[in-house]
Amino acid sequence: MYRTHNCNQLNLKNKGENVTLSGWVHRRRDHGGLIFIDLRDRYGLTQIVFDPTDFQNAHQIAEGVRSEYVLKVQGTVRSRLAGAENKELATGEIEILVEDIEILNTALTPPFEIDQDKKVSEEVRLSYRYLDLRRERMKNNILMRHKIIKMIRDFMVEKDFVEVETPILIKGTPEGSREYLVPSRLYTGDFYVLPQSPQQLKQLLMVAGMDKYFQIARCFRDEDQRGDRQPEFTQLDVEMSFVEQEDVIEWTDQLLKKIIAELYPHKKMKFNDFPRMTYLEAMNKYGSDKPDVRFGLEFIDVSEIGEKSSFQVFQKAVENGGVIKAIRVPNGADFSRKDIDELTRIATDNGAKGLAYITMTDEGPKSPILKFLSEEEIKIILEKTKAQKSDIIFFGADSFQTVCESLDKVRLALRDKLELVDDDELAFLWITDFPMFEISKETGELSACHHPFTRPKSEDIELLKTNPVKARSVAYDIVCNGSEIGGGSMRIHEKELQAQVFDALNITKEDAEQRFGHMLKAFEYGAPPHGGIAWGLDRLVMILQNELNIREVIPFPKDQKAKDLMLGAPSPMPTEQVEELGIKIIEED
RNA sequence: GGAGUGGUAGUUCAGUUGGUUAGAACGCCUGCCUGUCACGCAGGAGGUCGCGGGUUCGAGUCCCGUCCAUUCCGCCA
Repeated sequence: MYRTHNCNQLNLKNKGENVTLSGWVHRRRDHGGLIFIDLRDRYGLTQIVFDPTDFQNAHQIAEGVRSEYVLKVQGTVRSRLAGAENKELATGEIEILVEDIEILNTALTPPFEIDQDKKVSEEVRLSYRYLDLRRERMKNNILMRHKIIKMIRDFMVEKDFVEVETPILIKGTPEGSREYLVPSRLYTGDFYVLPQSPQQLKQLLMVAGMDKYFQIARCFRDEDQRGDRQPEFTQLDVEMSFVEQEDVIEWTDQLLKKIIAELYPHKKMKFNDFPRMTYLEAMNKYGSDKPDVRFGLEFIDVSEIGEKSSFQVFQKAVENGGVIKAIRVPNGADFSRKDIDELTRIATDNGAKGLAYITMTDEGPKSPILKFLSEEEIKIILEKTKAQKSDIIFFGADSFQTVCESLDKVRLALRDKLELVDDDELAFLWITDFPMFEISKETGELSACHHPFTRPKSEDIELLKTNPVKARSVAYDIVCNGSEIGGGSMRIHEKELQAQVFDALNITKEDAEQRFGHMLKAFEYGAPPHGGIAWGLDRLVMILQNELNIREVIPFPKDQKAKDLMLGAPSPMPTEQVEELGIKIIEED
């Protein structure tokens, strides 16, 4: 038998018991006579003591023990000496006087210190991920991830959802993100793709009458990485029949609140009821469809001063159909030249031509642009922004899109600079009424914002023909602290409406048939009204664990270049195996 | 594909104007130490300064190229 207890289990109640523990050597303190070892397993730490006076043999073996050796020890639980208790440990009141020790395995000196939470480069950590995962922080992240997923499963089952596994080898649809291709051996030249999400399959499950479906689904996207993006990631994928947007939102709110209340009771909720905001409202107030609403600094529209302004920047922006927006920063008047330069750089890096500002000094407003503004204009600005003494007001004047993109980044920079947010506060909100379509920057063509099965708002169906860019969809995102953690929509279940959307997207009948034929066919056999949502689970766990990088909550992630440093994937394959697939490798110069 | 930052001991970093034998902390090894818990004390080992080229009497330091890591932009329905 390897153990009678784990390393987090024993306390004064076990005093006098003879126990066996197994685990890793976390730390070793050799006093020449006594040797103390903190023995570690997944559950915790227990101090074991080797005393040469009574157990010379065990003590002698312990002298040769090193960090991360795997031990089995047998001995007696005893209370620690008065004053020598360790209040940090669950087992801090006791220790094991070891009578017998067995070295189950030795260990090389690890490339980094497992018992310390010190900075180590990601390259080293990922190469030795199995050691990195021994560290407290990573272990915690993985365990909390497990608890969250467990809670989700329990909740879903209780609410009558059915967990269904959808296939990983599916059919490619040239739409959306780049897919991972899997060559077919039996049909050389043809490919499966890995799912970017089980979107189509879950809709087909609704046609199948599954009514309420969920899956902890692995998804794949062959795009470049980011701090919050991995080539494979996990979604909580959900689809429901005979529901409306309200039903999905209500259910999501319940589950999120349960997770926070039960697993993160120390976190503060900014809103007990998650507020709703339309896409347009979010863009107008925050310049973003995933605003961080833990702090203010909302945009204030002052476009009305533009038309007749003698300040060309303002005048031109409005004349060209753009907007002027202001951010008032309370007590920002003491920003240094360097501060303002930095913010200006952030604005210009994100498309703005500059960052005009007015500081509210004791002598009144002061600014390089003041001389261009009439008294009337200044009055309007001060009134609209409710400017107070010692504030600073920043301006963005350009096209709506440019103002949104640049001032959004300025606003977030102000958040970090002024430390306006609390890491343990969570501000969830819903963004609704997303546009149906967007105009591609590359091709100038209309494309679906979400996916082509997204349902338009019924009052906007007419717009599909007349002015599709203005059409809104029944699509919604759940946002937390400036991150999109989930998104979904009501879907189209009627053939005619689907045809109208394809028309708007300029997808011909033949095209639609070739790409989505299986969906269209299925929808003709009595598709129920349905809709759903998908949560980015990794991202949610990341936020809840106060991590800044999604890799910290994924046990075996890929690096920035989509490599697995530990396994060494991707890797070349034997020529025969590649040729069998009808594939020839073209060497690049 | 583009931009920024970085690459020096096992790890995290410092390294002045280009100048003697490239340093620190932690880790590692040896010895001492019977109440520590980031134990302590003494000693020691450990370096192709990412790689290639150039400038120079002399390069970790300057220049050019290249590779790698990371962050951001593009991309991510």
